Amino acid sequence: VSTTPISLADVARVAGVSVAAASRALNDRPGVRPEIRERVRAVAHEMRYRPHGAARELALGESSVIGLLLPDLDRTIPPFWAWVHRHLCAEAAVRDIGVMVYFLDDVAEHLGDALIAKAWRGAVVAPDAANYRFVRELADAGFPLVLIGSARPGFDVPSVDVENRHSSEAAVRHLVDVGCERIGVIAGPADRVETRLRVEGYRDAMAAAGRPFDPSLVIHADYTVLGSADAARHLIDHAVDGIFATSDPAAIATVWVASRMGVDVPGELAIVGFDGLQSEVGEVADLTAVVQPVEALTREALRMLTQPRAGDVAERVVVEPTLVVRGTTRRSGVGSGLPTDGG
Amino acid sequence: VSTTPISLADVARVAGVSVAAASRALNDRPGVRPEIRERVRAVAHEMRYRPHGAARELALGESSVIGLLLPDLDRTIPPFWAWVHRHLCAEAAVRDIGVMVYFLDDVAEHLGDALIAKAWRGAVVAPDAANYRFVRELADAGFPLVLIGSARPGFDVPSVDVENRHSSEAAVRHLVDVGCERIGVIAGPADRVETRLRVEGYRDAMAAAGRPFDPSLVIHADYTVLGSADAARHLIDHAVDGIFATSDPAAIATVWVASRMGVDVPGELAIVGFDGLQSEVGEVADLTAVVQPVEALTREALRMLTQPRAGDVAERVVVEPTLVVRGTTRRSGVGSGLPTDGG
DNA sequence: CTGAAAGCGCTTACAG
DNA sequence: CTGAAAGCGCTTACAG
Repeated sequence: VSTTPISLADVARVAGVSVAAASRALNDRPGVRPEIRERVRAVAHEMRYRPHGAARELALGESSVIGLLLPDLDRTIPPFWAWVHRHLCAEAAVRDIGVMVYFLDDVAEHLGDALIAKAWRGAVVAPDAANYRFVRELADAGFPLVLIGSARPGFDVPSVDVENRHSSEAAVRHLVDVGCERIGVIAGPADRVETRLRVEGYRDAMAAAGRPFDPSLVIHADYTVLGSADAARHLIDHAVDGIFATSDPAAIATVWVASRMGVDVPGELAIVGFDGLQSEVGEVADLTAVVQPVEALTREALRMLTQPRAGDVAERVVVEPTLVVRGTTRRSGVGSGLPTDGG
Repeated sequence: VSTTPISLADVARVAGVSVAAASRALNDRPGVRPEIRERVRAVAHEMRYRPHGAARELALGESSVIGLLLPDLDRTIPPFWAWVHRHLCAEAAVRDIGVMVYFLDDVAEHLGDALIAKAWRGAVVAPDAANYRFVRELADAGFPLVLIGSARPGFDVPSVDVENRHSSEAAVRHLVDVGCERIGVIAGPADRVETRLRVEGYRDAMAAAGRPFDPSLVIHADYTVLGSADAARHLIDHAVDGIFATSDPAAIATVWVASRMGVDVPGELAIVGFDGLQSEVGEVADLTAVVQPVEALTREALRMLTQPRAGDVAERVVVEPTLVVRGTTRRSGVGSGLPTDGG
């Protein structure tokens, strides 16, 4: 009843070879007679040998753990980040890397500088991280950081982000194409870079369609269902027939509020979301959305972390989302005419 | 631009002391002149010294990482587990322990035995873990495991679980008290232990209220919104006026389906959920629910992991949930008469 | 191909 | 109080 009772030395002794040979055999290093290799492996398996990770890391001088620094939403993981986490874990697992999540508040409160004591190879961070002094210090100290999301001025780390402006334009154009006359937008927090870009996309689409821009139809809300619900109610009260909800929570809230208010979707109100995690009601409601390419986001982030590019300027990668048309905009007899994905 | 460029030796040299003294100074060990201690600390801070975690672990012989083994729901983290994860991280952070999440499928496919190579001190596992051979082998090998959820026969690890039966009975009794005549239940997967217990609680409450038990009002569904929506629709079609939804997804689905079908909640239909994470629509809908005491669950799990109790039989801890009454059962003029929490 | 030895960075008895 | 030394378990030049 103990964690790692048997060491490489034990295996070597039983197999009748040196620890060096045992190490080489187990790690597929050249210079071991096949017969010996097999024997060592058999013994290791038999003895249920598990290498001691810390010792290995120390000898190798390379960590096999990366961090993921997330915002804290009322003691809950925001759905989008849970989604990112899931895919990051999958990508990392393939490379035999583990992912360790820390919530920014916990780190700030409890761990402080001890963070890197964990010997991470680097960390993936959410945009919120830019607000924490200790994260900025990490960046300044040259600790490998990759941001998933829109880069902030003054927080100069490599980043991988989804294309926001044109994809938002396409989303709103889609609403126009399915016949919406009066389109409102539930925008994210006003201080976010991606909020500005998505609203610009909305303006672009409106302009291209020859529609007037009405500022009263752009409502800012935080990234919560509760906060967005008020915005949705407001827009519906102001007689919109199309809503571009620029986040998952906003889309969920819109779908829900419409349902509660007895507004027919997509008949009286068409809805396009952003992010595209089909969680909870979004799934049942069959939500049309600009879907983030999470696999690409996490794959790139991991690549940038493990193979940092040399150079003065932080690498910026932009990946393209996909407009997935589903039930909330599927009006019979109206074609979108867009390069979309039928879902 | 490097991760941990400076070592304890560097700090010691600059401070003009031995590494031993430096180590003692930094770790609050006795036997260091206060003046020296201060000097070392100042130098360490100045030089931005960060201890090398792996080296520390190796020397100490104790890991500061625990694992969390979760089920994989279509590349998404089930909300309840995201919630548990969040609190486990918070509890662990206080003790300077990190939490590493692995998804059972990833481990099974990619990592295999390499898992413990990470030198975890132990792992918290979800009930689904019992289905994986490698987890059972870990348990047999004496690797510290703690299950959050209902213990399964044949998977004999320490566990901490919420009380299921009586709390379910209280939930259904509450529906009776607010005037429900015909109460249905959306039960979880039939092979789950907690499903059986929660359904038994339902039967107990029905019997106590002198109501007949109608098996056709007990519908099993998996723990997804989509799967539960069918169950909710079925029950509403069969004229129930109260639904005990035994999981968050089931509650969300019920609230949603009721809204879509134009059923007034709580007027025509009262709803009680289970788990109690107020995410997404549950929050907006103001859901009454049996709320799991996640802080207690994670605190106990961590305690059991870090201070395993000696003895032959695996420790089993049961914590009490709270029935939180909110909007989906709040009918005017009807008192519940129960020891509840007003939210 | 094989093994003895040094070293990864840290901690802790063990002598001064 | 303080430091030289050994050791945690593993890997990798370095000699045989």
